Amino acid sequence: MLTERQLFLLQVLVDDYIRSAEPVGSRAISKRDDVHYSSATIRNELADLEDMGFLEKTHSSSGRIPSEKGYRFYVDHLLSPVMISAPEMNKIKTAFTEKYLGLEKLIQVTAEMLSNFTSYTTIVMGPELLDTKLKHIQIIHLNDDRAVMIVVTDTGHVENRMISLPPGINEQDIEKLVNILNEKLKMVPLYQLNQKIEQEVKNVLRKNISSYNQVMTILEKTLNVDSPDKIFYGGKNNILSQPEFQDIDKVLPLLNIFEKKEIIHDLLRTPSAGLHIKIGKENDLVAIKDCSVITTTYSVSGEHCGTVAVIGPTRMAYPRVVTLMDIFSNSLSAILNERD
Amino acid sequence: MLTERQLFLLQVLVDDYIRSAEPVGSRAISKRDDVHYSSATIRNELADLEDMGFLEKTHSSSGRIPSEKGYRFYVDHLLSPVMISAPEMNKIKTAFTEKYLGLEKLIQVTAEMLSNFTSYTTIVMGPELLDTKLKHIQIIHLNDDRAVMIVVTDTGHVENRMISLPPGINEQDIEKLVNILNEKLKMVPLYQLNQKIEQEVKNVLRKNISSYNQVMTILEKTLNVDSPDKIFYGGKNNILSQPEFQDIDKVLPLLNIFEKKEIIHDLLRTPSAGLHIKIGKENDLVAIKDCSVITTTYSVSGEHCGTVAVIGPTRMAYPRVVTLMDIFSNSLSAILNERD
DNA sequence: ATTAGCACTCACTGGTCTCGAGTGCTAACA
DNA sequence: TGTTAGCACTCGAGACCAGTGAGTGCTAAT
Repeated sequence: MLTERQLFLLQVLVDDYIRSAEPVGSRAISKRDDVHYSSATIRNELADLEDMGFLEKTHSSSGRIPSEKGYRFYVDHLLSPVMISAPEMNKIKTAFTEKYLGLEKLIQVTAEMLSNFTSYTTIVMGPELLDTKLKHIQIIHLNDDRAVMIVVTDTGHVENRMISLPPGINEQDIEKLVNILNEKLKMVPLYQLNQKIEQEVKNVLRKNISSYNQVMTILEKTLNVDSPDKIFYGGKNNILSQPEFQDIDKVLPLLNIFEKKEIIHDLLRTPSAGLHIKIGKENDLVAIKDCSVITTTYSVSGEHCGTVAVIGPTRMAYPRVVTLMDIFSNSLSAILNERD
Repeated sequence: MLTERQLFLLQVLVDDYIRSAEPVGSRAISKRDDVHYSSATIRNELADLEDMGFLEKTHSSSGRIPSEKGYRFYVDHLLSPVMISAPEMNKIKTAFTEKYLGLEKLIQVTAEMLSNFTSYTTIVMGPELLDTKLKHIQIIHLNDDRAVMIVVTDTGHVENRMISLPPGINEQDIEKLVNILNEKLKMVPLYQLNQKIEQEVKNVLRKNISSYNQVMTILEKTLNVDSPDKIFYGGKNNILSQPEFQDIDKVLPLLNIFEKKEIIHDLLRTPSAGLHIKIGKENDLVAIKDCSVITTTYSVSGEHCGTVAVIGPTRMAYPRVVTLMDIFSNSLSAILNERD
């Protein structure tokens, strides 16, 4: 459908625009060393590409910029791999040899590095907890009516929640409760917790514990692992240095959704594992209609998945970002899977 | 030194400027119902106030705005208390009756509410951990060489850290270790931990534990509670709606320091308990030379202190913010102290 | 099929003008 | 002596206008 030359020119133009953020004119293209057509020829081709919807003009006599359709075509068909320089590669490797960072610290560092390397904003969503297994439960008394409940998973994730104890609860009951819970629930995947409690724990508790009703209330409240995944940001403000975000009104909606975990959570929900690119209005959110979001997944213990995302202007350095994200998500998966 | 009338006009002018963010002219003041002087008279007075350094002009024929010295004088001598409307007051009260939120959640909610009420940005620094006491230590095995160490304080704060176990470490040794630690360190204030380990724990461990050296290394690494206090933000982007921050170049340095915990930590360090106001360049940071920072402290269990801060433009609604901060910090202290 | 040439478009820049809000100063006034 | 009316002056903001230059589309020549 597109001629070789059109493909070539489209790629050249997008590359140039990504680099310069300025509309690209026919003459600028014709002056490149690797281009041997006159500006007039290129003008004709660009006009055709515009007719087909791949390019746009900002005003009637301006150079061209890629349309969303143009970007789409570019990432689908023209994405050429890019070299990551040796020193950069080394930096990444050494960072990922720090094997004994905590899970969260590791993710945080990943987010920050990726952001530095791309100069866009990165968001990393912690691994879905649902599939992880319960390792240990503990209740620690603070005073008469307050305690803290701690849940540890097999991936080393620690959740804690404050609970209030029913007045006059039996001290031993708590101890019993903890023992029973640990016995019955050890290595149960978190998403099965409620079910398991219903099936196996309830009866045992009823038999053994005097303040049964109160205890159940606590349990249901606390073990209800609806905890939205933790979200880690890298270079939240990097994106503000991009020329398309010099206007505060463009920026505010963007920064505001960064603060809303649920929205981010939805935004990064990917249909499947692997790399996904959403360009401009392909994202449902108006706030990011001028942004592209690239997501990819990583795995822990071969299963539970988390998401790495980079968000930048639609004029994003797709080749470099895609390459980097591959490297980062693989490195992250690698180091996390080593652990088991 | 200043006449009654000058005091009055200064107050009126600052109030007006705080409200409108526009330079205030003599005529605008003279038209107010509570002012009975002609614009000419007021011009003379304003000229005098400018000579004394309390006011400034943006250009030779503009109205006046307060100088930093003017704001300083205003907050020191002219701050009149302000009414918080009944419905607002109710909102605050009901929010602070949620007694059984976790410590962190409670602080987070406080930060967000205060930010909503002021429409500036709030930062709340968690209570200093130093003075809190250790309640419980636990080490939970994840697999051969990894474990997670959990430390719970008497305030219900939970810290956890991933640790790597020396290969082939004795399982029983760990159990012994935990027991010894809990026995010896229970209710020891965190800041004394290292000292206490040195004095009392080391010897016991040496006697009882075979892989003494490795264990000590872990301990020193893990219990080194240098953990900078957690920082909670409310309405990070609220400040961007202020007219003085329409320029992205003004905003970026500000947003960037928000991401640097150490800097924020330094910024909020207050010389003493109670309320402090730092105006513009009184803050050492250039990034916030056009901002004012109001800090106040709250207490947990009557002792360990945390900090509440509001950061906004120098043209801040000081009376309202000060009043609100009093209410919030008191409410926070109240609910936290109830707990013991 | 390609390209040179040319007329045309449009954003951007810098200069000039006007308008209006505000000041400082002087002189008149209570 | 403190207050006020009046007036000339200043300056920023906005409107208007031409000139410039980068870019286009189209046509005719190669």
